[in-house]
Amino acid sequence: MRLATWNVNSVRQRLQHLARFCTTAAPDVLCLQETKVRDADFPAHDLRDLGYVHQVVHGQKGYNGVAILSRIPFEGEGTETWCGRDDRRHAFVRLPGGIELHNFYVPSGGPVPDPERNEKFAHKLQFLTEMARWGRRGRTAGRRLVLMGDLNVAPLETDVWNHKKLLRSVGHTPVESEHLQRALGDSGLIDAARHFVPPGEHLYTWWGYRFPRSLEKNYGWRLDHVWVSAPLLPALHGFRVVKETRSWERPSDHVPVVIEVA
DNA sequence: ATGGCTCTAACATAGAGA
Repeated sequence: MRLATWNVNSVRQRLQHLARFCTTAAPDVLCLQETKVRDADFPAHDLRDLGYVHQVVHGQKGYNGVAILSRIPFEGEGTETWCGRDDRRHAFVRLPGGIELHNFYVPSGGPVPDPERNEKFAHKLQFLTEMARWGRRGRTAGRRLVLMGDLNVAPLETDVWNHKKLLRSVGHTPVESEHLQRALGDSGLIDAARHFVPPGEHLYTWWGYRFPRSLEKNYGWRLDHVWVSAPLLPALHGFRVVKETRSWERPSDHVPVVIEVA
Protein backbone atom coordinates (compact mmCIF):
# COMPACT_ATOMS: atom_id res chain seq x y z
CA MET A 1 0.00 0.00 0.00
CA ARG A 2 1.36 3.38 -1.03
CA LEU A 3 0.55 6.40 1.16
CA ALA A 4 1.27 10.03 0.30
CA THR A 5 0.98 13.43 1.95
CA TRP A 6 0.92 16.77 0.12
CA ASN A 7 0.21 20.34 1.15
CA VAL A 8 -1.33 21.43 -2.16
CA ASN A 9 -1.92 25.11 -1.27
CA SER A 10 -5.49 25.11 -2.66
CA VAL A 11 -6.91 21.86 -4.02
CA ARG A 12 -8.84 23.70 -6.74
CA GLN A 13 -5.72 25.46 -8.05
CA ARG A 14 -3.82 22.17 -8.08
CA LEU A 15 -6.19 19.76 -9.86
CA GLN A 16 -3.91 19.36 -12.90
CA HIS A 17 -0.92 18.69 -10.64
CA LEU A 18 -2.93 16.21 -8.59
CA ALA A 19 -3.89 14.35 -11.78
CA ARG A 20 -0.26 14.28 -12.92
CA PHE A 21 1.06 13.19 -9.52
CA CYS A 22 -1.60 10.52 -9.01
CA THR A 23 -1.06 9.11 -12.49
CA THR A 24 2.70 8.82 -12.11
CA ALA A 25 3.24 8.18 -8.38
CA ALA A 26 -0.04 6.24 -8.04
CA PRO A 27 -0.63 6.51 -4.29
CA ASP A 28 -3.41 4.31 -2.92
CA VAL A 29 -4.16 6.86 -0.20
CA LEU A 30 -3.40 10.58 -0.35
CA CYS A 31 -3.52 13.04 2.56
CA LEU A 32 -3.97 16.69 1.51
CA GLN A 33 -3.45 19.85 3.54
CA GLU A 34 -4.39 23.48 2.87
CA THR A 35 -7.27 22.54 0.63
CA LYS A 36 -8.67 26.06 1.24
CA VAL A 37 -12.24 25.17 0.34
CA ARG A 38 -15.51 24.50 2.15
CA ASP A 39 -16.74 20.92 1.87
CA ALA A 40 -19.66 21.81 -0.45
CA ASP A 41 -17.19 23.19 -3.02
CA PHE A 42 -14.57 20.41 -2.72
CA PRO A 43 -13.80 19.03 -6.21
CA ALA A 44 -14.91 15.54 -5.22
CA HIS A 45 -15.90 14.49 -8.74
CA ASP A 46 -12.54 15.38 -10.30
CA LEU A 47 -10.74 13.34 -7.66
CA ARG A 48 -13.19 10.45 -7.98
CA ASP A 49 -12.39 10.39 -11.69
CA LEU A 50 -8.75 9.81 -10.74
CA GLY A 51 -9.83 6.70 -8.85
CA TYR A 52 -10.09 8.20 -5.37
CA VAL A 53 -13.68 7.25 -4.76
CA HIS A 54 -13.32 7.12 -0.97
CA GLN A 55 -12.91 10.58 0.55
CA VAL A 56 -12.86 12.24 3.94
CA VAL A 57 -13.21 15.99 3.46
CA HIS A 58 -12.73 18.44 6.33
CA GLY A 59 -12.39 21.95 4.98
CA GLN A 60 -13.27 25.57 5.56
CA LYS A 61 -13.55 28.69 3.43
CA GLY A 62 -10.24 30.12 2.29
CA TYR A 63 -7.89 28.71 4.94
CA ASN A 64 -6.62 25.41 6.29
CA GLY A 65 -8.54 22.30 5.30
CA VAL A 66 -7.50 18.64 5.14
CA ALA A 67 -8.74 15.67 3.11
CA ILE A 68 -7.96 11.97 2.80
CA LEU A 69 -8.48 10.45 -0.66
CA SER A 70 -8.33 6.71 -1.22
CA ARG A 71 -8.75 3.93 -3.75
CA ILE A 72 -9.17 1.56 -0.83
CA PRO A 73 -12.36 1.55 1.26
CA PHE A 74 -12.08 2.89 4.81
CA GLU A 75 -13.11 0.78 7.77
CA GLY A 76 -13.66 3.94 9.81
CA GLU A 77 -13.12 7.68 9.61
CA GLY A 78 -13.31 10.86 11.61
CA THR A 79 -12.07 14.36 12.30
CA GLU A 80 -10.87 16.25 15.35
CA THR A 81 -10.50 19.90 16.28
CA TRP A 82 -7.67 21.30 18.39
CA CYS A 83 -6.94 24.12 20.84
CA GLY A 84 -10.65 24.75 21.30
CA ARG A 85 -10.96 26.11 17.77
CA ASP A 86 -12.93 25.05 14.72
CA ASP A 87 -9.84 25.06 12.44
CA ARG A 88 -9.90 22.14 9.99
CA ARG A 89 -6.49 20.58 10.62
CA HIS A 90 -6.94 16.86 11.37
CA ALA A 91 -8.71 13.92 9.73
CA PHE A 92 -8.16 10.19 10.15
CA VAL A 93 -9.21 6.86 8.69
CA ARG A 94 -8.87 3.19 9.51
CA LEU A 95 -7.50 1.22 6.58
CA PRO A 96 -7.63 -2.53 5.91
CA GLY A 97 -5.03 -4.38 7.95
CA GLY A 98 -5.92 -2.31 10.99
CA ILE A 99 -3.79 0.66 9.94
CA GLU A 100 -4.82 3.93 11.57
CA LEU A 101 -3.88 6.89 9.36
CA HIS A 102 -3.83 10.46 10.73
CA ASN A 103 -3.54 13.55 8.51
CA PHE A 104 -2.35 16.73 10.29
CA TYR A 105 -1.90 20.37 9.34
CA VAL A 106 -0.07 22.16 12.18
CA PRO A 107 -0.47 25.98 12.38
CA SER A 108 2.28 27.95 10.67
CA GLY A 109 2.84 30.25 13.64
CA GLY A 110 2.92 33.75 12.18
CA PRO A 111 6.00 35.93 11.67
CA VAL A 112 7.40 36.48 15.19
CA PRO A 113 8.69 33.51 17.25
CA ASP A 114 7.50 34.90 20.58
CA PRO A 115 4.29 33.58 22.19
CA GLU A 116 3.99 36.77 24.28
CA ARG A 117 3.92 39.03 21.24
CA ASN A 118 2.40 36.75 18.62
CA GLU A 119 -0.83 34.87 19.31
CA LYS A 120 -0.27 32.64 16.26
CA PHE A 121 3.03 31.40 17.63
CA ALA A 122 1.39 30.69 20.99
CA HIS A 123 -1.32 28.74 19.15
CA LYS A 124 1.32 26.70 17.29
CA LEU A 125 3.11 25.75 20.52
CA GLN A 126 -0.20 24.87 22.15
CA PHE A 127 -1.14 22.70 19.16
CA LEU A 128 2.18 20.83 19.37
CA THR A 129 1.71 20.40 23.13
CA GLU A 130 -1.77 18.95 22.57
CA MET A 131 -0.35 16.64 19.89
CA ALA A 132 2.24 15.33 22.34
CA ARG A 133 -0.45 14.71 24.95
CA TRP A 134 -2.74 13.08 22.36
CA GLY A 135 0.01 10.73 21.19
CA ARG A 136 0.88 9.70 24.71
CA ARG A 137 -2.52 8.44 25.71
CA GLY A 138 -1.70 4.86 24.90
CA ARG A 139 -2.79 5.66 21.38
CA THR A 140 0.25 4.19 19.69
CA ALA A 141 1.32 1.26 21.88
CA GLY A 142 1.05 -1.99 19.95
CA ARG A 143 -0.95 -0.35 17.17
CA ARG A 144 -0.34 0.03 13.44
CA LEU A 145 -0.42 3.81 13.09
CA VAL A 146 0.78 6.35 10.53
CA LEU A 147 0.79 10.10 11.20
CA MET A 148 1.55 12.26 8.19
CA GLY A 149 1.13 15.84 7.11
CA ASP A 150 2.45 19.37 7.14
CA LEU A 151 3.79 19.78 10.68
CA ASN A 152 5.33 23.18 9.86
CA VAL A 153 8.50 22.51 11.86
CA ALA A 154 11.93 21.58 10.49
CA PRO A 155 13.44 20.09 13.67
CA LEU A 156 16.98 19.06 12.67
CA GLU A 157 19.92 21.18 11.54
CA THR A 158 19.85 19.32 8.23
CA ASP A 159 16.13 20.00 7.79
CA VAL A 160 16.88 23.55 6.59
CA TRP A 161 19.28 24.97 4.02
CA ASN A 162 21.08 27.16 6.59
CA HIS A 163 20.67 26.18 10.23
CA LYS A 164 22.50 29.14 11.80
CA LYS A 165 20.81 31.73 9.61
CA LEU A 166 17.32 30.35 10.30
CA LEU A 167 17.51 29.64 14.07
CA ARG A 168 15.33 32.68 14.78
CA SER A 169 12.91 32.01 11.91
CA VAL A 170 9.49 30.52 12.69
CA GLY A 171 9.57 26.83 11.77
CA HIS A 172 13.14 26.26 12.90
CA THR A 173 13.40 27.85 16.36
CA PRO A 174 14.69 25.61 19.17
CA VAL A 175 11.40 25.85 21.08
CA GLU A 176 9.44 24.55 18.08
CA SER A 177 11.94 21.76 17.39
CA GLU A 178 11.75 20.73 21.07
CA HIS A 179 7.96 20.70 20.97
CA LEU A 180 7.93 18.57 17.82
CA GLN A 181 10.58 16.16 19.11
CA ARG A 182 8.64 15.84 22.36
CA ALA A 183 5.48 14.94 20.45
CA LEU A 184 7.48 12.38 18.45
CA GLY A 185 9.30 11.00 21.50
CA ASP A 186 6.24 10.82 23.76
CA SER A 187 4.27 9.02 21.05
CA GLY A 188 6.99 6.43 20.46
CA LEU A 189 6.50 6.94 16.72
CA ILE A 190 9.43 6.79 14.28
CA ASP A 191 10.40 9.55 11.85
CA ALA A 192 10.13 7.59 8.59
CA ALA A 193 12.16 10.11 6.60
CA ARG A 194 15.12 9.86 8.95
CA HIS A 195 14.74 6.08 9.06
CA PHE A 196 15.70 6.10 5.36
CA VAL A 197 17.75 9.30 5.03
CA PRO A 198 20.47 9.69 7.70
CA PRO A 199 20.15 12.78 9.94
CA GLY A 200 23.48 14.03 8.60
CA GLU A 201 22.02 14.49 5.10
CA HIS A 202 19.99 17.53 4.12
CA LEU A 203 16.37 16.75 3.24
CA TYR A 204 13.62 19.22 2.26
CA THR A 205 9.94 19.17 1.30
CA TRP A 206 9.23 22.92 1.00
CA TRP A 207 10.80 25.72 -1.01
CA GLY A 208 9.26 29.14 -0.28
CA TYR A 209 7.73 31.39 -2.91
CA ARG A 210 9.12 34.56 -1.42
CA PHE A 211 12.80 33.87 -1.40
CA PRO A 212 13.94 34.56 -4.98
CA ARG A 213 14.83 31.36 -6.87
CA SER A 214 14.58 29.27 -3.69
CA LEU A 215 14.28 26.02 -5.67
CA GLU A 216 17.22 26.76 -7.96
CA LYS A 217 19.34 27.63 -4.92
CA ASN A 218 17.89 24.68 -2.99
CA TYR A 219 16.87 26.94 -0.12
CA GLY A 220 14.55 24.29 1.29
CA TRP A 221 12.99 23.21 4.57
CA ARG A 222 11.63 19.81 5.72
CA LEU A 223 8.17 20.75 6.99
CA ASP A 224 6.22 17.69 5.84
CA HIS A 225 6.60 14.55 7.92
CA VAL A 226 5.66 10.89 8.12
CA TRP A 227 5.73 9.12 11.47
CA VAL A 228 5.01 5.41 11.88
CA SER A 229 4.52 3.21 14.94
CA ALA A 230 7.04 0.49 15.78
CA PRO A 231 4.72 -2.41 14.82
CA LEU A 232 4.55 -0.97 11.29
CA LEU A 233 8.29 -0.51 10.89
CA PRO A 234 8.96 -4.03 9.48
CA ALA A 235 6.33 -3.32 6.83
CA LEU A 236 7.77 0.07 5.86
CA HIS A 237 9.58 -0.49 2.57
CA GLY A 238 9.92 2.81 0.78
CA PHE A 239 10.19 6.55 1.28
CA ARG A 240 10.39 9.24 -1.39
CA VAL A 241 10.16 13.03 -1.64
CA VAL A 242 8.69 13.90 -5.04
CA LYS A 243 10.68 17.06 -5.60
CA GLU A 244 9.88 17.40 -9.30
CA THR A 245 6.37 18.76 -8.64
CA ARG A 246 8.00 21.96 -7.38
CA SER A 247 9.25 22.74 -10.90
CA TRP A 248 5.86 22.21 -12.57
CA GLU A 249 4.00 25.31 -13.74
CA ARG A 250 2.44 27.31 -10.88
CA PRO A 251 3.30 24.74 -8.19
CA SER A 252 2.50 24.37 -4.53
CA ASP A 253 5.39 25.49 -2.35
CA HIS A 254 5.30 21.99 -0.72
CA VAL A 255 6.05 18.72 -2.53
CA PRO A 256 4.57 15.24 -1.87
CA VAL A 257 6.12 12.66 0.42
CA VAL A 258 5.37 9.00 -0.35
CA ILE A 259 5.85 5.82 1.69
CA GLU A 260 5.26 2.14 0.96
CA VAL A 261 3.72 -0.09 3.60
CA ALA A 262 3.53 -3.79 2.79
C1' DA B 1 14.85 45.81 9.21
C1' DT B 2 11.99 44.53 5.26
C1' DG B 3 10.14 42.16 1.35
C1' DG B 4 10.29 38.93 -1.74
C1' DC B 5 5.37 35.26 -4.16
C1' DT B 6 0.80 32.77 -4.24
C1' DC B 7 -3.77 32.07 -2.89
C1' DT B 8 -8.62 33.45 -1.17
C1' DA B 9 -12.45 36.54 -0.71
C1' DA B 10 -14.68 39.49 -3.47
C1' DC B 11 -13.84 43.27 -6.79
C1' DA B 12 -9.44 46.70 -4.50
C1' DT B 13 -6.88 45.44 -1.45
C1' DA B 14 -5.92 42.77 2.92
C1' DG B 15 -4.87 38.56 5.35
C1' DA B 16 -2.44 34.22 5.57
C1' DG B 17 1.20 31.39 4.65
C1' DA B 18 6.33 30.08 7.27
